[in-house]
Amino acid sequence: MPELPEVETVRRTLTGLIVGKTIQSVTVSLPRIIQRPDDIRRFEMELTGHRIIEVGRRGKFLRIIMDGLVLVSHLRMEGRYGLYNSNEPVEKHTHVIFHFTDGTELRYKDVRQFGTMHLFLPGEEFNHKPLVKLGLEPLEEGFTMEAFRKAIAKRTTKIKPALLNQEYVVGLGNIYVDEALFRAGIHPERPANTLSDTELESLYEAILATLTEAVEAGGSSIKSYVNGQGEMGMFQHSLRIYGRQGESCLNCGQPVEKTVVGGRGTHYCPNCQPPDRSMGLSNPGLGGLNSGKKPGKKARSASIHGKGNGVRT
DNA sequence: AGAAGTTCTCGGGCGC
DNA sequence: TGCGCCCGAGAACTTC
Repeated sequence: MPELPEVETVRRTLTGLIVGKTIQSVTVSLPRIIQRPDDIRRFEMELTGHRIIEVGRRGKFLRIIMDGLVLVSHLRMEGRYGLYNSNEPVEKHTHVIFHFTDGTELRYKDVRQFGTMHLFLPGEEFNHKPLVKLGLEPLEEGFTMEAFRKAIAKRTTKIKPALLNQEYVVGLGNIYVDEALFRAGIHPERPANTLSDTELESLYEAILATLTEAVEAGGSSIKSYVNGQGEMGMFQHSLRIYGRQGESCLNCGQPVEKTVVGGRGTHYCPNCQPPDRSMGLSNPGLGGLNSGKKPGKKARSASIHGKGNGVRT
């Protein structure tokens, strides 16, 4: 279900709902969710008595920070958290319940049962799976054009799977990759190492803009996603390419296509995102689509001129 | 029927 | 040759 903007929205909501509460007990009804420790009983007992200090995020992972423990939680496709009173009926697909001392409880629901939870001592989580190999955090200081280029530019894989790979840049999933590639005017099947400097720069800006706008809108509610208070995100109304197959491209009017790239449903405009670069250069470009929102925070590196226009082929 | 917003694991291919 | 890296395919599960 969630990509960075949705997880960030859940993080913010959860912060207001559970920080300060103390866990009285924990009930796990689907053991496979708990990846660490191995023993479910131990998981339940370890958490007992701990107080929630803060809710953090690393990529698409939530970090529920307690006094002396950190719970790393991934929602995968359909995981959801919600705060309830203990007397409310437990809904179907509820797999983990954190009972608090004040009579409320945090419930984790997950229809497809893909979600995971790992328990660590504070700080320890960054040195182990699943966080240890994660790449650049796109809305933080370290995400510079140069760092992005280093992570992506040499890959021989197609650009879409490269962007989905959380070891390079975290937080992008199927929706926002399609959106960013559309904004940058880049075909999803272009080998990453064939992108020009100009294209890498457009892509960098597009990622930043897309994620920033989506976080401000509270994420996208495509199917079942709601934040921890049952509220829907709003960014689905701002999607420019995802889910628009058959409709006209907002930039050129040609029909939007849908194919499969790297095993994922992929939306793109064949005209605005041509499969080879020589065509792309003759295209007016999507500059207009790129603007319109406040740029991120840190200074974007240089600008888009000179080089990069040098065509070869 | 086939796909759905994710990630992990495995095996093949390539280069040193 | 052997090892390591990189990449692509398939699997995990339920619902519509």
